[in-house]
Amino acid sequence: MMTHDDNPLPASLEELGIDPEPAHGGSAEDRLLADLTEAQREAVVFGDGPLLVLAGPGSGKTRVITRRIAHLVHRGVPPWRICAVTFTNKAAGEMRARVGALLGIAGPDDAAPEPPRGLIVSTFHSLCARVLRRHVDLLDIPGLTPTYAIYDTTDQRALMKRIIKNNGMDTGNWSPRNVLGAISAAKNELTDAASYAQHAGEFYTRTIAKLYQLYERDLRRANAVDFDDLLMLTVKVLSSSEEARMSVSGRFSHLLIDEYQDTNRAQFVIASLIAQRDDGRRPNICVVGDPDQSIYGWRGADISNILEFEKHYPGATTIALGQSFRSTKRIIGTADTLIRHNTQRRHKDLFTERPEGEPIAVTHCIDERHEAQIVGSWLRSLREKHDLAWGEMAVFYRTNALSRTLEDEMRVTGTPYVIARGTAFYEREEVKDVLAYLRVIANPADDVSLRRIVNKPTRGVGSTTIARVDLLATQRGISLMEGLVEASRGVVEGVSQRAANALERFLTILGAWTGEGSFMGSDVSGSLSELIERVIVESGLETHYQKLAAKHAEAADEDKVENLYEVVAGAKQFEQEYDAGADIAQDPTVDPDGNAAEIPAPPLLAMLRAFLESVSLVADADAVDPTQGAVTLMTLHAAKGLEFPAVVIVGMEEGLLPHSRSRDSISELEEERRLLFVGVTRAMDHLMCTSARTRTHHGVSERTIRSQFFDELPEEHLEINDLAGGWGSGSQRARGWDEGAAIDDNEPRYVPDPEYTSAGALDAEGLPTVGSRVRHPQFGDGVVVAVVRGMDARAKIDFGRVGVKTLILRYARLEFLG
DNA sequence: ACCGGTGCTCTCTAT
DNA sequence: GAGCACCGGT
Repeated sequence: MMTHDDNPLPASLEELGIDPEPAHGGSAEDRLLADLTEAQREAVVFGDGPLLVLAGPGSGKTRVITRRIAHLVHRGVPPWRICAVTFTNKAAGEMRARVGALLGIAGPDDAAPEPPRGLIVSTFHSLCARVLRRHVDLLDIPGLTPTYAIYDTTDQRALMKRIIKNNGMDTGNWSPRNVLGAISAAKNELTDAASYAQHAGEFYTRTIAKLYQLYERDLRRANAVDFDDLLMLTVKVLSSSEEARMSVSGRFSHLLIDEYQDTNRAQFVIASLIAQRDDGRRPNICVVGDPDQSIYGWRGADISNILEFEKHYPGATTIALGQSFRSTKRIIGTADTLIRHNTQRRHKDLFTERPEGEPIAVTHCIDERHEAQIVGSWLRSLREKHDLAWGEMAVFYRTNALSRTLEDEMRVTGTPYVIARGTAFYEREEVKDVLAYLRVIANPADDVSLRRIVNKPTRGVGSTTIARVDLLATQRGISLMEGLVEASRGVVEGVSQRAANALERFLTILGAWTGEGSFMGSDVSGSLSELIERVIVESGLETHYQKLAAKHAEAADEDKVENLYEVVAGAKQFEQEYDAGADIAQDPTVDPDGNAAEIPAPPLLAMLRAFLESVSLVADADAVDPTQGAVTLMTLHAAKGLEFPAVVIVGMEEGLLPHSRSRDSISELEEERRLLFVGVTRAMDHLMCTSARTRTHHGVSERTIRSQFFDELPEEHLEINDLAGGWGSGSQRARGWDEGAAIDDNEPRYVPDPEYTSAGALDAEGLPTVGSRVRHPQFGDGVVVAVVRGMDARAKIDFGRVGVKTLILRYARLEFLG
């Protein structure tokens, strides 16, 4: 058995390129420990065995992990035996950079210091993608090969939709979304299709079981895996193959996991399998997290992983970090008061030695546009009064839909902003098109991608032709691509000669890119970015989108052509990083002596695969970059792990935060509370929380009730501004709210937009304004509660005792009273 | 086969 | 307010 104790300890620090006694004062070890608190130091120097670090917000969690890694290396643990796992690529990148800085290994020229070679800092998903890529053949799943594609949510839905339809089922009754949700939950619990079917009793579960099995069958036919498979199949391969497990757990002697409170069952098992030791000693697993920041229960995260760590790893040491170095006393006090309302929780004292700070600005606004104005002017005032840079401010919201109004406000006022939606670029139509071509090149079995591109741009292969070929392929049990090859020869019944010719041309183009099946064979020269350029031009996508732009003359269409070339630019950058040996350094399958296994010069196909994989695993939070000098807009979920001097949390209303979907479960309500806790504790110095009295939701302007969480914040730390005219939920502290602090005269007040809320009963479009009174010949007098705009504009009207009616304005005989 | 218009439905969070 | 299915014209 190979364990690190059996290995000759390598490499003096000098050999590793690490200077053990740097010039600037003290030994390297002293320097690693110098500015740490007692508890932090304890966690950093802790020796062997399982370690749980319960780290409150801002308690120096990342610092502890990075110092601990550096300390391990100084203790003589070879860097390639250390594996650190995070949740986002950005967190992984930062951790790598910080370890590099601590160990002082200079990068090329002026580049940032690089971490020692062989040290793995990765996300769960990319670690699994690599392990799986390497060992997938050991699973012996027909159809699944190392060239597999990773299907994202959109791909999954497209596939599931077809499955449901082909089964003669109704996609309304059985929405792909819900079915996939059930399957995802099962996979997170490590329940595969076969065992799901075994335990399926009722009609509903039996149906899901059936769809699950068909879905798996089609995924394998397409040589594809979904996100959940990355984890579940890694568990499978690691637990079924000793060879696979040893390549990972035999290699690593130390495993560190960040944000452990957000791990699900699959991730828990993967961690155990990696940490497992074969010499009877306790595993060196160090997990860091905060149960109060567990916000991914809905995607299977199991808070008991962290709460019961000591049970899973007997004899584990626990260290609690409660001191915040981030937030002011008032912010910490507010967060603490809030989170104490959770009943299912392990309490830990939060405290800080930072100054008292400013009160939390609580502002109740009239509607979402007003709210956006208030937020905008608050941010501007911080810039003027406190000299904060745009990049030091962030606005958080519960749902992505809330960003629109904020964006409008930022644009109108010329405030630079970025939206932390890293995946947004790859979700654009034209970008998905290019990627679909690339995916088909890398994996011709990829059904979903092939369907997307076979007739885009249109080349005379319509839905009838595809349906014929699909039927043939299903009958013969071959892939759609193979079916297309048949059809192109003009021998498939029901496929016209015309369509066959079109297919022939399509396949010829594909063949030119792939070197006619030799697959990026030696005669296909060129780089990845050159390949992508060829694809954009030769596929006809460029011309297609150019024509579109010319036709519509809209900015959005102009951008599409540019976006195509953005993919090329992205690939160029990827090439450079890839060439820098990043892939080898990250490959966890380097042999246990730390010599990177001989890896041949990366052929184009391998690079393409790696590129597509990296694109698939981009996270929203990865897009956050404070140095851009712009206000960051993002969801509360994406905010996890970040900090900003100034933070605004908008949309604090019942149904939004806490979200309506959490209404009937205490544990879900408590997760909403933790979500707000995460938001509040991102703030270092300035914090604002807002609500709007009416909000447009699903195109309907509706009255809201302010969030119950307002009542759970400590009044003494708040500065309340009720700009919504004494609006309250009618509960708890209504009087207190109404007397809220006077409006600051410097604060621009809400200026009613005549087009939006005229003083009268109708707005410029002739639609009634919310709150205006109406008279109906039959129902009597009522108040407009909501308005639906559009072709057949409707209004929800409360007629008191008669109840709330929705009327189509075109037909309703209404008198508007103002 | 393709394209545009219309009307219906359903809206959370993410790797 | 967006995505999608359906339909009718070219």
